[in-house]
Amino acid sequence: MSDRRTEILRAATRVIARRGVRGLRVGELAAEAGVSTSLIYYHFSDRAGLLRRTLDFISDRADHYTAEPDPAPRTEDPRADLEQVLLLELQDTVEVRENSIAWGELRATAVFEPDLREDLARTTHTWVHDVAELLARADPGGTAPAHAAAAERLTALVEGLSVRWHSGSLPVEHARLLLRGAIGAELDRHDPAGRGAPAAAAGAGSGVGFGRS
Amino acid sequence: MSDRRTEILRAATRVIARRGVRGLRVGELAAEAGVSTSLIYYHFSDRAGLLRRTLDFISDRADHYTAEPDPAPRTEDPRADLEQVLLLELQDTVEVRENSIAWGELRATAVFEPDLREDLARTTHTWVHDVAELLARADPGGTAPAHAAAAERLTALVEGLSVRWHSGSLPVEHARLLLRGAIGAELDRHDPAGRGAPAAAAGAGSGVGFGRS
DNA sequence: TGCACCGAACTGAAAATTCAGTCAAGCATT
DNA sequence: AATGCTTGACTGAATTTTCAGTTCGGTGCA
Repeated sequence: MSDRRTEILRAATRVIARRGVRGLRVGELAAEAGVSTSLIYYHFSDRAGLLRRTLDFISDRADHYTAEPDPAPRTEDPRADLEQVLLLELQDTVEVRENSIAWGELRATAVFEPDLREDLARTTHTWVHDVAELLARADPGGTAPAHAAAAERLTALVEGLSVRWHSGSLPVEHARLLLRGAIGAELDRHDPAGRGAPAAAAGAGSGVGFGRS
Repeated sequence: MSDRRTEILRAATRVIARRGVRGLRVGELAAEAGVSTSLIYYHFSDRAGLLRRTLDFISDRADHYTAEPDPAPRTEDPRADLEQVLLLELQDTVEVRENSIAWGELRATAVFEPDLREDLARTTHTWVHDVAELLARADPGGTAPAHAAAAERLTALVEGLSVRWHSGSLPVEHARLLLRGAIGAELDRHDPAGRGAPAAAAGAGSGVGFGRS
């Protein structure tokens, strides 16, 4: 855990959060990690390999991220738990910002590198799944497909708000407000005519899949 | 409109949609546009200048994109108009895909390049504004701040769904379904307790602003 | 004549990648 | 307990690759 190799991965995450995946210079990473450039090639075959491992590392961390608060805030106020988990991503602290930016980079990079997609889709899927469970707790009346769809919407929204935040189009506090509003819209929906109903909207499958471009 | 210079910008957009901003090689762009490398330096001072113009070009196009269907589908069924405009971005055609990917790149790049942020925020703002107007038409009962907030949510969601689509985490058709569902959630909301109400959520300002990281 | 353009050779710098070799910890020998 | 052998972690200094950007002679054309 505290070996040199992992330290390099940690440093790589930091550098990526600062410069972006494609802005990462092996030399700069070496400096950041306080090791020699060659050590990086010793541990990882080449830049591409390093990147692959780092992105694994990032999505792993993103997993635990969501998984961590599981034992703590459950069963009291389900809606508050839900807000808690989602708003976690819109927190202006070094750690969250780093992770969030790195995750965004992972997303953006995957658009041009098909290799990353599978991992990414898997991590996304578990995140959506976790949120869907929280939704089910907060809204026991709804159907499972409806919860799945709402979870996909809310998590996608979090990602959308995050980039806007990090790209300077939206202050964090406002993003938080908007997200809370969205949770409200999803939970307080009692559509009278059944138009665009969640059950219908979720008919096509269980959620995350692999699309053809 | 059909001069060489604009053709280069169009080609640049195509290349960016294929390789990303940081993956754009001046040589490759020249090949794509069918011109010589030197011509690019003839028209644009350097790579950075080229990029600046191209990104202007992209956000301009994104503007007209939304503005274009204005004359056509107005005043009959406001809700359908709204769906129309938003769903436009989740259309699996070369043109839309190119533009959408390029826009996403612009977003992602802006995270690490503060120069781009102002332009980006401006374009985002007009988009949000347009959608807010459509929302007002579709839901005359609501307040302006509520519409503004809903518009920010829906447009951010579109961006979130788009990256997921392009990064292979979500098939387009499913993304479209989800978006329709979100529109439903925003329009059919009649929250009983006023919790997380749109009016409250929009209290902090008129919408898009410039956040400090 | 001057503008838009080609094309190919070239420079320079920034990166990535390689490599020969050091250092220290183990570990079996005698 | 000194000896030599091995192995993994690590370094510094090359070497190689990749690009942006330049230069210049030349072409068609209004």
